[in-house]
Formats: sequence, C-alpha cells, structure tokens
Amino acid sequence: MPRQKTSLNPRKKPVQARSTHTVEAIFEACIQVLLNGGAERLTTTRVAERAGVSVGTLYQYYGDKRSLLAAVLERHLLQVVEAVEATAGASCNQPVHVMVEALVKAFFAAKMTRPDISKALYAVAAELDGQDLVQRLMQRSQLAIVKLLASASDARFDDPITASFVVTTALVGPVQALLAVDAPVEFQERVRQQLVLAAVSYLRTIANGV
Amino acid sequence: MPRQKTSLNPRKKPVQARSTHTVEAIFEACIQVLLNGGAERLTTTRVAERAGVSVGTLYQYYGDKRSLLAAVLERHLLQVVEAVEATAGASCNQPVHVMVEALVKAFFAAKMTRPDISKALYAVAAELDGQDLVQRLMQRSQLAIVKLLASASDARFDDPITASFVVTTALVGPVQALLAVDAPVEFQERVRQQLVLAAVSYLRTIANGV
Amino acid sequence: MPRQKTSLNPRKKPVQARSTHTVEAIFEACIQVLLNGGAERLTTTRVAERAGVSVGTLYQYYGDKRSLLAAVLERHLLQVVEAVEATAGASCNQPVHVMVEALVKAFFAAKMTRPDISKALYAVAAELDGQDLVQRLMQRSQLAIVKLLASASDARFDDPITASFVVTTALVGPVQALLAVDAPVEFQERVRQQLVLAAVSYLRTIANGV
Amino acid sequence: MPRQKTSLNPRKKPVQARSTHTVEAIFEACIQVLLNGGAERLTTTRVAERAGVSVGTLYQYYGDKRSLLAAVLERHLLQVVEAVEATAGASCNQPVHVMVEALVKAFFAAKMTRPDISKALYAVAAELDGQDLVQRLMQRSQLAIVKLLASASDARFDDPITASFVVTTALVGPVQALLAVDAPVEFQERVRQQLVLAAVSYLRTIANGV
DNA sequence: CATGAATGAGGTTTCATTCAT
DNA sequence: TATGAATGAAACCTCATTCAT
Repeated sequence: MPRQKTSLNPRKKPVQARSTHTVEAIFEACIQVLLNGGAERLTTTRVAERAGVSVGTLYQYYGDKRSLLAAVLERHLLQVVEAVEATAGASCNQPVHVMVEALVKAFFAAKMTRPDISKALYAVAAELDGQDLVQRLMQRSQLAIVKLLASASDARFDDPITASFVVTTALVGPVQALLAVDAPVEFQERVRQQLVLAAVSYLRTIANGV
Repeated sequence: MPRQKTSLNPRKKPVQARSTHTVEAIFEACIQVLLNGGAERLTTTRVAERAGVSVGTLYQYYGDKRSLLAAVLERHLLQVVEAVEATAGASCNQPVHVMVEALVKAFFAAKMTRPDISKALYAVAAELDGQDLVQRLMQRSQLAIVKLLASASDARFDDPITASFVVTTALVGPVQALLAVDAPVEFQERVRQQLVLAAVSYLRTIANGV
Repeated sequence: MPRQKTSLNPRKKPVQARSTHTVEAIFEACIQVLLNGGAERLTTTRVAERAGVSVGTLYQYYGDKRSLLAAVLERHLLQVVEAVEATAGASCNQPVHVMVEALVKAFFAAKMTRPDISKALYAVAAELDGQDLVQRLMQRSQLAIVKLLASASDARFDDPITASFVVTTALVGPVQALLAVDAPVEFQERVRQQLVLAAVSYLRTIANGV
Repeated sequence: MPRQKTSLNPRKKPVQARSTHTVEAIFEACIQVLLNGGAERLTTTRVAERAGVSVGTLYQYYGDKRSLLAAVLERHLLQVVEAVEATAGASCNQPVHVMVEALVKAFFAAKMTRPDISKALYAVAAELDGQDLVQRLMQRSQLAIVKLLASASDARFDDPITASFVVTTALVGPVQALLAVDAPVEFQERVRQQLVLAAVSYLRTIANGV
C-alpha cells in the first residue's frame, strides 16, 4: 500500500516569542475545523482563517497539509501516551489490579475529557495509519506497560510484550465505539469498569503466581 | 459534530442482464484502487478506468463517490457480521470457552483472509464513522453475541449487553493494530490466542456460576 | 452572434396511430419538466421518464434536444398566433376600438389560460430567440394585424406595417412582466384594459380620419 | 414553478489593489464570451481564459456561474435603470409629451448603444427571470416613472402605478424585437417615434386635464 | 420499433501551494 | 516575516446521444 508522499515536511521549529501564540492558534483552529466538517472538509485556507492568520503564515509553520495534520494528531496522541506513561511510572511495584485500575482510568480520562477532539482525530489517524507517527507512539505506550507489568508485585509474566500489546490495543476499540455512538456517561463508566475487570482477569490468567 | 451530507445517494439500479456484470466489475475495481493508493488516492475516474467502464456508467450505479465507498464498506462489514452471526448461531448452548474460541477464530478469519482489504477500508470506515451503516452492523454483531451469551451452558450473565459490547469492540483494536504493522502470522496467532484467553477469563469473572 | 448548431433536426413526422399518443405524452412531459426545474434542469432523460417512454423512443421522434424544445415552443406560439389570426379574421371591417378590444382580449387569453406554460417557455424562447421559428410566427401575427388594420371601418393607416409591429410587440412586455410577478388577476385585468386604451389611442393618433 | 437554487453565491471580495483590475477583466471577458456563442456556450473556463486569469481566480470573485451571470446582468440593467432615473429626474414638471420623448429616447439609447450586449443578456435575463434582481430593478424604473408622471405640468393621473407599469413594460417588447431581427437603424428610429406617439396619446387619454 | 445501459467529452468547482508585494 | 491573490491540476459529476439487445 504505497503512499505518494511519505516524507513529512516540517519547515521550522517555532521557538520564538510570537510564534508560540500563532502556533497555538493554528492548532486550536485545526481542531475546530475538524470538529465541524470532518477531515474531508478541512482545508488549509479554512484553518488559517479560523486561526486568524493568512495561509502564507500557516505554510511558514507547516510545510504542507500533512505536516499540519500530523502535528495535531501527534499532540493529541502524545497527551494520551504521556498520561499512560505517567500512570505507569506511578503504579510500579503495585499489585496487578491496582495497576490496571489506574491505567484504564488514565486512558479513559485522556480520551474522554475532550471527546470531540478524539472523535475529530479518528479519521485523521486512520488516514495516517501506516505512518511512523502512530506506530512510534503506540510503541511508547506498550513499552511503558511492559515495564509496568514487569514490576507487578503479585505476578510474573512470561511474554509481557504480547500481554502489553493485547491490553493496550484492546482498549482503543471500546473507546472509539463509545465516542462514535455518543454514549451516555453512565454507560461509559460501566464499560470502563468492565474493561478493568477484563484486563485484570486476563492478566491473572496468564500470570505465574508469586 | 455535524456532518454536511448524511444522505447517501444510491441510484435506481438498472435491471438488465449485463448490469450485474458491470456492477461487480466496479465493485472489484474499487477495492483494487483502494489497495494501491489508499482512500485519498481513490477517484471515481480511476475506479471506472480500472473497472473497464466509463465514469458515466459508474455514476449510473452509484450516485456519488460516497455511495460507492459506502457500498464497498458495507459489503466488507456484512461479510464480517455474517461470519460472526453464523458462528454465534452454531455455537449456541455450548460452554463459554467454546463459544469464545469459535467467535474469535471467525472474526480473525473474516478480517485476516484479505488483510489488504481490511486495511484499505479502515480509512473509509473512519470517514463514514458517524454513518448509520457502521452503527447498524455493529449492533447486529452485538445482538448476535448477546443471544449467544444468553445460551451459554455454563454461565449466566446479569448484563449481557455490556458484556457483548465489551467483547465485540475489544476485538477490533488488536486486529487493526496487527493490520497496521503488517504483523507476522505467528504474532497474529499468538495475539489471537491471548484474546481468547482474555475474553474467556473476563466472561467467567462476570458470570454467575450455573 | 453565431450559434453553433443552426440546423434543427426533426427526424420524422409522426403521423401513425400509436405515435400520436407518444408524441402527446412527450409533449406534456416536456412542459411538466420545464415547470419544475426550469430550462436548465431539463434533460432528455428526465422528459422521457416523465412521459413514460425510453430516451431512445424520444430520440426517434425528436432528433435532438433542440428539436424537442423547438417543437414545444412552436406549439405554444402557434396557439397564440392562431388565436390572433382567428380574431383578426373575425374582426375585419370593424372600427378600430372593436378590433383592438378583441385582439388584446384574445392575446391575453392565449397567454394567461396556462400562465405556467407561458412562464416555462420564456427561457426557451429566449434561447432560441434568433431562430427562424420565433421570427416566422411573429411575422404571421403582424401580417394578420396589418390586414386587419387595413380593413378598419373608421381609419386609414399610412404605415400599417410599423403600426402593426408596434402594437404586436408592445403587448408582450406587459404580459411577460405580469407572469414574472405572478400578478393577481385583478391587476392583470386592469393592465389589459389599459393596453386596449393605449393601443386604441395610439392607432387613432396615427390614423387618417375616414 | 420552484427554482432549485435561488440564493446566489457572491464571494467575500478580495481587497487588494490589483483585484480591481482582475474583477474588471473578468467582467469584460464575460460579456465578450456572451457576445460570440450565446449564453449556452458560456463556460467559466472560457470566461477565465478570455480574461487572462485562471479559473481559480474567477471563482475567488464569483462563487459560482450564476453569481457571475447575475453580476453582469445587474450591471447592464443598472445602467438602463439609472439612465431612466436620471432622465426622469431631469424631466420633472414638464408637459407629458416632453417627458415621454426624453424617456423613450433615454431607454432606446441605453439599450441600443451596445445592441450586442443587450441581445446577449436577453437569455441570461430569462434564465434568472424569477430572481429578485430583475424584479427589483424593474420596480426602481417604475417608481421613477410614477414620480415623474405625478409631476406632469399638464396632466393628473388617477392610477399612476398602473400607468407607469404599462408604459415601462410596453417598451421592452419592441426593443427586444428590434434586437432579435437586427433591424436597420431607420426602422429602429421609426419605431421609437411611434412609441413616443403611443405613450403620449395613451397618457393623455387617461389623464385628467389640468 | 422500443429499450435503457453505456459512453465520454466537457462543465463546474475545489484547494494545496506559491510568490509578489 | 506576513499577506492573500493567483494559480491550475485535478476532482466530481452531468447529460446528449448511441446502439446492442
């Protein structure tokens, strides 16, 4: 499945005083545009307008449309990953059920506090699916979880990598489904608890007792 | 998150003999085009060319691009759903672990026999996410599983709906991830087995003994 | 202002038994399509559908789209012209005011009994404006009126051709305007009477007493 | 007789200096294209080419084809209306025959100095017939004439609105007919004089002496 | 003769991107 | 550096017309 333009094209790293504000504005605008109209209605002009800058300026910060979308997606995914990493770090050496509870809670929090953003970025993520970006961040998550599992106070895992892969990826389906249906909060909560149950029982099943 | 064009646009379908052939050709062509180039490189002209018909002909069967994509996606999802339904039907009254084994196997089979198609349609599904189409088929799957769980010979479930939701949606994340990374078959197989384990242990955990 | 396709293309004169019905159906359908959608939304397929025949059949009777439109327009204009001619014939040898009264009444009747048709055909007439068709029929009207004026019992005209031209063409503007605004019947009637007044006073002004 | 797209679509107009030139070029080109080929041969591409700009530029100023045509038509009709208004303003308080003479002369002048344009825009006007545009301008003309008639030094009118309607609309038929036939100037002139006669005698007929 | 599926040139419109100001 | 008018390739879609059945 060859893509036509694999090389992203970020022109500069905006570090100066004024640019921060501009970058932020573009960022928010991009999400807003995504929110009403979806990915296929997003145009660079539209984003620039919404951000209150000219297209030219936008292109000064993001060399092309893909870079822009990639950046926005990256920011979102980074938040999620960092939430996961932070939680994983904080839950080391705990029993499995504590770890999982914390992890699932953190993941849901990261995805559901701005459900609109998650929803808006779904299509973007799908389009850039094969891209390194998504892969890299996925791996970071899984790595964090691998370490976490290895430190469990009440279990030992033969194949922590696969376990981590299963747990991590199995969370995204339910969350996406909840977002797509605009499920009521109570149902979200029920699902969340069930996922904790599922993960815990799964991990216990494959764990060697300690 | 309002979408601009919710109503698909399927043309009144021609009724003559040759039309069947034409429609099939277009269909196949659509998948082929999707397979090399991805959703964003798909154009109606390209599909028509590949199908060996004129654009006009394509538009006689699918009123617009969205209808075409929706139809292709529907076909794929229908296959998956029907596989699930068939398996669910065949596994009634069995113990939970038999059910789950059959179900996961069927789901993987449906998704992995033509991994290219599944992969190609991922972006399409994301774009049409809010659409009834995806929702409807998801629900059919879940309904089938609800019935299945209710018939388990060795368990009784208080909230089979949520359970079904969790099990169903939790499968799609891992599968998608495997597709995205082009994971080797052995890893696919390992993940599949783990998912069986996970589902079984989850369902046993929430089941009332019988 | 050269047109690209001056030669109309009437394939055959339908005189047989069954064709009369078909031709009639196409005719009505054409008007109906014109009535909702205007001239730019009219397509041969649409007309055929509405007429309950296939496009192929339509093309058997009218070699191309222009022929169809020309035929429909001609029919309408012919009715008007014939109404004028009939009235002109019937009003010979009368005093001017009687002639004019009858003439204007007949013209209004022809245009206003099916205001929708008149309105629908306006754009068609404009498109085919330079065409012989419209010119020919216009001339027939004027000729009839020239003869009529020549027979007036109470006036003699030096330049009946110009007089006829003025009277004839001066009627179409007001009628078109009434149609465009969907003017209420009372206003239509008032305008009609005023036009009689205008024409009579004009003709008296330029007439040599008798 | 419902139209499908009543709302025109004028873009927010660019504000830079060069834009004025561009807009003017497009405008002229549109008329030129209309002049050879008629309304049905006019395409946005063709207009842009003739204007020496790209299609994209054209669409920056006119959101769609209809807007473009509407704008051109409006400009033409505005000239006519303004000519009428100016003349009406200048002829206040004169005797009827002076007013009419001036009015008819002005109207003919406005329509006949660029007969090609008038002719080219006829079909355009017919297509946009129901649109506000035409209605609004018609009304402006009539209003001006109502005021004018009210100020006549030698007549008083009971129903100046109807009178104005009749006079205004009765002028367009003859003019259109002259344009359609490419009538020789002498005949144009003769008709013009006759129309003056007609209008004057009509107005005198319905006027209350003073 | 009638049918209606197929054709494909061509029309309208969009939008990522550039570059003179 | 910011601007936004201009570009034009390319997408989507329509519809008059043909011709095999």
